[in-house]
Amino acid sequence: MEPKLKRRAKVPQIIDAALKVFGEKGYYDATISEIARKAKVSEATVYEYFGSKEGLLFAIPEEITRNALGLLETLLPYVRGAENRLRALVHGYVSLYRDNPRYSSLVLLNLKHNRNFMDTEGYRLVQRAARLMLEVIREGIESGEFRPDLDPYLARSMVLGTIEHVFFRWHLTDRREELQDFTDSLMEVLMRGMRREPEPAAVQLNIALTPDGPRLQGQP
Amino acid sequence: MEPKLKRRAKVPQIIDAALKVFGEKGYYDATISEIARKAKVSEATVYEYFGSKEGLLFAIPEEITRNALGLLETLLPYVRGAENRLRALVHGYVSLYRDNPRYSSLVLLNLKHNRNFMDTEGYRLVQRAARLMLEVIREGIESGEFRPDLDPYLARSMVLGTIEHVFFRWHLTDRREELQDFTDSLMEVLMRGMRREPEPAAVQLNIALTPDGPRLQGQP
Amino acid sequence: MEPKLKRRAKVPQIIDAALKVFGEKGYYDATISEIARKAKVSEATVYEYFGSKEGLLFAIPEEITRNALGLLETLLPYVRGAENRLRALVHGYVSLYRDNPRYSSLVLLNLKHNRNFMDTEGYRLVQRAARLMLEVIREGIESGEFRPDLDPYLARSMVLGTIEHVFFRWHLTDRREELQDFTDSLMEVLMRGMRREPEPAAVQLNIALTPDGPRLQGQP
Amino acid sequence: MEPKLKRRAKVPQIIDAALKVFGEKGYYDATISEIARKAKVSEATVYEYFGSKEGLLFAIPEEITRNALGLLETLLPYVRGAENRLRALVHGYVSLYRDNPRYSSLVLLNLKHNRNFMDTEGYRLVQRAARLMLEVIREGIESGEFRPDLDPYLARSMVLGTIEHVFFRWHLTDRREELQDFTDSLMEVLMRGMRREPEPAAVQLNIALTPDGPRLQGQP
DNA sequence: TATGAATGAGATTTCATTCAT
DNA sequence: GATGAATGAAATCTCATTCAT
Repeated sequence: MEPKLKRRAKVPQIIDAALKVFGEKGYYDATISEIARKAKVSEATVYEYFGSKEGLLFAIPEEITRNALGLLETLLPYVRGAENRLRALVHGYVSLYRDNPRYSSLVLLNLKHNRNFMDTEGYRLVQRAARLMLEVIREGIESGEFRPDLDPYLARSMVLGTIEHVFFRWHLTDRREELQDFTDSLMEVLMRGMRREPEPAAVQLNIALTPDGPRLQGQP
Repeated sequence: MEPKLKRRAKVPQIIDAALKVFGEKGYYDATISEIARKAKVSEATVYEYFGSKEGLLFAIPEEITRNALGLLETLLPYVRGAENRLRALVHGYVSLYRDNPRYSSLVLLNLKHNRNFMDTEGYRLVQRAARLMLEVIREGIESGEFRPDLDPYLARSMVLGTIEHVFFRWHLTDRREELQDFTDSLMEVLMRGMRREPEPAAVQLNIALTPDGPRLQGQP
Repeated sequence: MEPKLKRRAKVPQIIDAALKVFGEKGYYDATISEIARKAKVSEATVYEYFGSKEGLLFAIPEEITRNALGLLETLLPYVRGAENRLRALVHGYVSLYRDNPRYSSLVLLNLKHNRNFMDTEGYRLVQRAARLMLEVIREGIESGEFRPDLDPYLARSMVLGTIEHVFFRWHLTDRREELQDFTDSLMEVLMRGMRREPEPAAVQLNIALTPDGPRLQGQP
Repeated sequence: MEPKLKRRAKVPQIIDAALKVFGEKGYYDATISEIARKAKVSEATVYEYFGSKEGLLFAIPEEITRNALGLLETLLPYVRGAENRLRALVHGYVSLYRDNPRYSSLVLLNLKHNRNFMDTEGYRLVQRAARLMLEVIREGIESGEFRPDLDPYLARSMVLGTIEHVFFRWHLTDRREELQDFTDSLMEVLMRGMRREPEPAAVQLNIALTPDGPRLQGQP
């Protein structure tokens, strides 16, 4: 039984308990005491590993975000076209938030608003994901897929804001209903709004006069 | 000096101080003591008027939201067309949030996430505004202005989520830059996404064969 | 019942309790809880007045030292001669320490060694008293009362060191015996050591034999 | 590598680290954890050897005092005269404290005031040294070298108090200046104060007028 | 012998809140 | 109506200390 293994063994327990308690009570009303009890360790052990209550809070998003980001960055190079890349990102967020409801609840209800979170490794990962999306949007504009006058920051805010708003409502209503994947509906509206419009549908007429009368072929 | 007048004079003082302190420190790190000091009243007076710290927090949005909502409900009947009505709503939110930065900061960073806020008169007003938007969207769908397969909840989340996301970033970055009115840019993308597409541009050809040869008239 | 009076009323209670508890257990093993219990106030009240445990500790010497110093500075101008002035100072220390045993115990066992005490108003008063003694010694050297090669710092260390050592032993042995005023014994040894020696008492005899008989004139 | 040797190797390491950390932070603010880190052993090892934090503190003076005392007791029989013997003791203290500044700092700032120290082997050694000095003073009184009305306890307090006061100041000011050996200056003042005065140089004149003229006999 | 890991046991400190005046 | 004064009730955090390996 290697000590390093034993050590690592308690971390997930604690993180898990913290996720539950922070999620239920909110960061401020949660107590280390309850988290420790739920994790079946002593309070001192929590401090041994995480240093402080805030340290524990901030430790949570790190791994999850790192994994999700890794997945995205592995996947994205294989996706062609700004629209498809954006869809992949949206899908990534949506499935991450839906498959880890406790985590998304924590992020949306407790973490985002903590100013100290901004000095955190976890926050840097979150930022990297957001920047990834910004770049995809910019690529789309440059490549001509997206409208040239699109404000990329606003576009990103539309994507992220919508996702967060939907999940926020889901959590506020205690997730009574199954949340269906709204990636497609969202992308549908978004892309109609962002896509460069095709050239005004030039109609080409080929008319050949024959003895039988005119023959028309129209192609929109 | 009539007592009623004196009383009335302290409430805005306290609310104002609370807005500042809650905004700077966040709800939990703010103290009644500091608010009272800033409002130049005793702590006990704060309790006299607002009953509790949370009561003070919840008292803040009530008046502001009530006023804003009143304005919208007065204005809206005079606006025709779902798109215009939606634009009016968006503009209402954006200007409310922009002209009252401390208030929007409080709402986005402290109030939204407080579960007890949901049992509040202020929250009911907020909800009413949100429902107003939902109805406008539904009207648009019914009237054929908006796409029939549009999910009105998703659409509303797009509108509100975007607005909140933009303001949230603005506050997080300490509002270093002037925030410009993004109502139009947002509406532009949104409406392209939501508007019912015109009938496939049927091309009608009137062809009259004359001795001189065919004469074509195309009308899109 | 003026509030200011009520307020002041608790301070001596707390100081008194602190003096007892700090004296019995030492600063570190004393607890605010016990002090509060003994003073019949809540722990929070202690913090209301003194801000912190250390603040409470440091508040104690201030008044006592201030009073003692005031007395000395009032008295000293009326005492002539470096030796008498020094004796007055020694007596001042000895009687202060003997008449306030709890205070001297606190100073010698807990306060002196606290490095933070050096940033304190109380410490500055203590310093002022020590500087007073240094000046008296210097005056004595300059006036020729004390030996010219006396190191004033060493002399002061002898005075203060002796006083502190005697009281320290007294406190360590739980003050089993009445401590008698050792001012005179100490001054006796000190002054013999510090006083300028009189000129070697040369006796000069002038004897003139006259018809009337011898006439003696002795000049020391 | 014999275990006994290894063991012996760790004890000085730990003592050394303890001396540093206790000296810098004071006993209470020092932590076993830091000492162990500095000594490059585990905390548990410290407990293996010293049993408790206090045990570690008390272990420090033992060896040093034992050595110093041994030296004094070897040397003293060869020194003649109370004054010289006292001087030897003073010099012993001064050089011990000056050559082991960390040790003297620990003794003066942390050890002396610890009531439990009095139940310690180390304290007994310290006491023995103090008693040695008392005896030398008594011898001096009995032999007529010192004044017969000298209070030997007070005299010892003067010696020890002065030494401690000088070193205390030296440590409080962070030993900014080299401390010079003040043994001689101290002994000078002390001995003048303590030495028995020679018989009052009474000058007795017997003058007999004779026919031959006056006859003078002076006896000092 | 040596230690990594875990914790028991409190102490300080902070505030929201109350109440007599 | 207004407040100065007092406090109840916790919560975070820290270490000395233990023990299985």
